[in-house]
Amino acid sequence: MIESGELAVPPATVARLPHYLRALRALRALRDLQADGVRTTSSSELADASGVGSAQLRKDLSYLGSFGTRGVGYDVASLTTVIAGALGLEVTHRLAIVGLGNLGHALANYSGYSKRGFQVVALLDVAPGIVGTQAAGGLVVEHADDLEKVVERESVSMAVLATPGPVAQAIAERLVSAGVRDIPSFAPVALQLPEDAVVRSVDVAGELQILAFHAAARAAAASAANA
Amino acid sequence: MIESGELAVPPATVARLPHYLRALRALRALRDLQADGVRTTSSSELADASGVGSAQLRKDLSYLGSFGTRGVGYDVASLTTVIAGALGLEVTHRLAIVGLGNLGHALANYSGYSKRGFQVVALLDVAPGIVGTQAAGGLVVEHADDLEKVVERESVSMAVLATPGPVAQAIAERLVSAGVRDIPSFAPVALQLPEDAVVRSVDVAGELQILAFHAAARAAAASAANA
DNA sequence: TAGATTGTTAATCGATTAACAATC
DNA sequence: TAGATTGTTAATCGATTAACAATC
Repeated sequence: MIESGELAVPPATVARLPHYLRALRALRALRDLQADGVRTTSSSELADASGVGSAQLRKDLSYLGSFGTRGVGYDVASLTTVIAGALGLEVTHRLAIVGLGNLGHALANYSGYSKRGFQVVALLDVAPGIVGTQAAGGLVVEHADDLEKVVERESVSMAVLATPGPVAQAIAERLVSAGVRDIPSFAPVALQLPEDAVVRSVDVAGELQILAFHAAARAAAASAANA
Repeated sequence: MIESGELAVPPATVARLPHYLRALRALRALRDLQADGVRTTSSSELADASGVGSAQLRKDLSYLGSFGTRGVGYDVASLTTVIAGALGLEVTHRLAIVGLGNLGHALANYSGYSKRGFQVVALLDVAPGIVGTQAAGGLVVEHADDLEKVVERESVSMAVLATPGPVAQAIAERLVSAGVRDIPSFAPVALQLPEDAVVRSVDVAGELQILAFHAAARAAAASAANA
């Protein structure tokens, strides 16, 4: 359970809240298009749009409170507000991106941050050819040596790790010392950090390998069927 | 459980195999550097390097078979082979990337595929300014209208979805019809596909929002402590 | 033999699902 | 009132962890 004020929300539920938020926004766009006055949704409609079961959706929402009307459903707009609020998206999170290789650049150029409650306020790297250049949104890439200074100056609250694996651990430690506790990491290493730091690792190569396992399983099943 | 030939491996275990593989390779590099003749590792060393507990590592390995020596540990090289084999990485998986925006480009330019058992064989998009241009590895971007043709010609076995959300569902359906069953998706939608398709969704914005939840929880705890 | 470390068992814990009473 | 749909309970299922016998 993750305690948040009065609330205790299981991690698996927290991980699904963004899906619900996304589905709700899509649903709202749809409702606006249809302009038929319907402003509500049901747990089964929202669950379908989110890719989960309706029982799971209702159970997840129950950890946040009670927002529906029996026999009617949920008001799309107000449920959106509830979930966005639970996710802490009413404040704008100030983001630094560390490491501007392929992926770092793509992340820096992503345009959907502001709509989702985030703002990129700093870019950091060490390569002489990159430091000092202007990247996305007019930000100038600063040297990672100045990490602490930049975190302080820009009130960075989250930092995306997009460095090569070998330097990720050292950078992560400096981030945590500088007060940055929330770290989305694309570096292919298991970071060892103090308990109060929260790391979410995204491993693209790992995802491909998981799919490769399924492909191999399918191949094995097919050849067994042929034998 | 995911049946693979004789094996039945729980999904949670499958998802960790890439971590073990990564840690084993790092360990092997370390061993080569030290050149002290040690060629083994223990479940606790490997677990630490993978960011899991040693009991969990041993349990996970037990689903694949029995590869260690009691009192000694695991041979790094042969355990690497076992896990790579279980993941189906002895065959090269032929990858198409659909959608060459920010993220698609970054994925196309990623250089680590071959080392991990993958090869990018096709790039697809619809934008007139992008189709026909040369991107990573000398590949020419082809039009997504020709998706079925390209899948067939290049024997594509996996396709990375990096398109905008609204077109992802249609593209995914065409991929599955064309015989592509394994789909890593970066599109922010819940894809509705037949059972035999396997989709792994990577949602960067969602990861940030999960961290935002933790930040909000921390803030709530801090203000409670001050009251 | 003594020490180390695996592979497995059994207990615990957490997540999912089905079912339904409450209630609009 | 009848029909619909929530919020919650209880059952099931799966994943994690600790402990230890087996064995090098």
